[in-house]
Amino acid sequence: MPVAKPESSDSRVIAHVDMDCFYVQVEQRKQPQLRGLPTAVVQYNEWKGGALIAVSYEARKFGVKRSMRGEEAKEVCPQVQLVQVPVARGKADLSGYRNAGSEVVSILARRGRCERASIDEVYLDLTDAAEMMLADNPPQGMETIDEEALKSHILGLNNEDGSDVKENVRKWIHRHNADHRDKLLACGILIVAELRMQVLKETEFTCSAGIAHNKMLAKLASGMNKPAQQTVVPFSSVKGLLDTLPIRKMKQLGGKLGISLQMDMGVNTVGGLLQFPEEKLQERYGINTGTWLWNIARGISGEEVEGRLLPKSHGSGKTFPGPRALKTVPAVRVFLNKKCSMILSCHEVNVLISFAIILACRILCKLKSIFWVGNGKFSAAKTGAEIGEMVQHWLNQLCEELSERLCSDLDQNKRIAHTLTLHARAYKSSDSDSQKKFPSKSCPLRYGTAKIQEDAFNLFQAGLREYIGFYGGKTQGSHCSGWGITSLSVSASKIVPIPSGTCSIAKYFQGQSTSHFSSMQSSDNLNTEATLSLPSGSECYSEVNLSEPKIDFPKEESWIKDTVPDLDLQEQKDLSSTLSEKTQYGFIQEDISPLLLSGCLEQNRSKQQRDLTKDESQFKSEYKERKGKRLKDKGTYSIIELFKSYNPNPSGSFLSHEYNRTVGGTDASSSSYSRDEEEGRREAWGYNIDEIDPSVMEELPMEIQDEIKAWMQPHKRRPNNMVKRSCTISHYFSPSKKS
DNA sequence: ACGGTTGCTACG
DNA sequence: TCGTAGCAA
Repeated sequence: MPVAKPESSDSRVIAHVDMDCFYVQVEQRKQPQLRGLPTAVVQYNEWKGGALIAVSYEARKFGVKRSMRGEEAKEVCPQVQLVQVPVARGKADLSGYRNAGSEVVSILARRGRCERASIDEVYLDLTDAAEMMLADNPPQGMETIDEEALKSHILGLNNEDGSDVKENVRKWIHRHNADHRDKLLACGILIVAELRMQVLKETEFTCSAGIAHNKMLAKLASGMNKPAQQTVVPFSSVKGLLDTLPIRKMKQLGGKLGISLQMDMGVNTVGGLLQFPEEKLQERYGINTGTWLWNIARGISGEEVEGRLLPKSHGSGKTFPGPRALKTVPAVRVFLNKKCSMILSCHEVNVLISFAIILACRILCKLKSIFWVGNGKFSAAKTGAEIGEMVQHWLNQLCEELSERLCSDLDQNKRIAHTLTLHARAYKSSDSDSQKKFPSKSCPLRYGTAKIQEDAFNLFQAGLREYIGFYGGKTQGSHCSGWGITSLSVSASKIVPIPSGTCSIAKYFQGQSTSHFSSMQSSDNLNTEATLSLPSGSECYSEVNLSEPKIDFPKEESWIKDTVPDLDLQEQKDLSSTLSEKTQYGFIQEDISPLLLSGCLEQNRSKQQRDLTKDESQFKSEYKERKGKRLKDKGTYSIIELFKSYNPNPSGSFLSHEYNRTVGGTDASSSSYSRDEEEGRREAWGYNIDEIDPSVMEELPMEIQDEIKAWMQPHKRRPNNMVKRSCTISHYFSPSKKS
């Protein structure tokens, strides 16, 4: 899995910066009274007070460790302050930490190429900055060296007892007889010290750093002296470092591969690998891994610092460990009964409403299943539906979070994601092979919370069908009693920047490919089109908050407003989904669509008449016509004009065909409706309270009954689409669906 | 070559 | 632990 790359230069200056117990620092900044106290962040988990995921250095002194339970931590350190990870939508919410990480990145990116390696780590390529410093104002000639820099640890530097450590560092930095590489590292020391001070000043966070000639060594070094210190690996001390370094400490070797090296090869230190010829390692571990191992034994790692300030994907997930698995009837009833009593003892309106929704769903499903069972076909439908209901509830929560994050990304970074993926884990007790994998499924990502929810659930169904079908039998009925879901997650990937002006957009519509597009992430070009119609300055990408210094993004916020002054919000949604659907596999590029989308960007909302009569082919031919016209106009034609004059009926036929193929042959009617069909269904789901079996209703506490009744009122506005969702669910589990 | 899917790894 | 991420096969 690791892969070797040749070292581009052996005198790069690479830094790895790692925040100290990051989540703790974020919480301490929020609650300054916690500063200096032994503190730990726990992920809430009714069980034993949750598990610790970050521990302050004060707490570590008392023996508090990560992966202790809250209770355990209290035992070894009764005064430890436990702070919970925030919870939203019933799950851990890490957005506060993510945002704090972004603050840090935007500071660290100031002096060179910066790669966001995780929520709290970055790599920096400071080669250019160091070379520049060496040319202009080399540390050898400096009179004073920054205090923070003097506190650096320099591996291999002789610190005889009694000698002044700082003085030794000062001497090392000032050395005139050093080779070029060491001089560059000396510059790196100063630059990183400055950056770390900037981070502290602007964010109140401390961090540690490693400075070396490549990423691997920098990463190794950053962890050697924590917290709030930096460590340098001069070229000359690499061998000594690796010779004694336990092999499992090396990144990538902390798992199975490292175990195998110890067990199968008898290697216990990284230097121990030196005894094996490259071919031997390749034989045993494959070409790539073998070469990689051979290289790291010698301190060689050619990996480049990527120049990426933003994550490549977003995900939202939740696990349902053991007894809390989403499973069949009895547990569901227990769950619901518990919730009912919770509701009765809890006056919080939100909770009340959300569980009322669950219950409403359940009743609807129950109605359905009674009906199905009444037809004498699949009594199992009910069971499935109840699991599905739980799955749907959680998927809705997860998708809501994901959608929110996608909107922020679009808003702040002008990026759109193209792929939605669903992962789940399931067990089947009936099978000996109960750990069989629930397959991941993905599909094109459509923006809008409801759409993501719908698509995610369809993906789940596709996966479930495979899971059950494969290892179960022909009928769900005989096999659905012993299975459950132990984790669910949704993620969005293939995130690419959107162009920032009409020119770039125009370029799309001229049939430029997405790959062309994605290649620009590193900021160059796109400028072939810059002359089209906008002032040159606006023709670039940006990651707005986190942009590289050179890139700026004038007036981005106003672009939509300026160009789309009079599309109603809903219209824009319709329009964008239509476009996206029609163009996904067809005649124009899709990437424009989410731009228009969206409750993400506040927009004017004046009304405009729409022409819903045009069908797809009309749209297509007219589009071509206009495209030709626009081309003649050399870009002065606003693409938006094109849309405005024309708003085709968003019949989803094109998409649904393709889509259903993607998710594994779901019946077209279940995954994508035309507008008319959908309206029809909504109508059908305007349940009358009288339709509910009284016995079902009576099961519920009075309060809940009232709540449900309110929900059932036809034409009353439902706060979300949960009820409609349950229609989908019933569809899947309904016997008629299967035939 | 490319995209969907899986497995491994890391970390707060 | 759990919730995220990234990468390589």
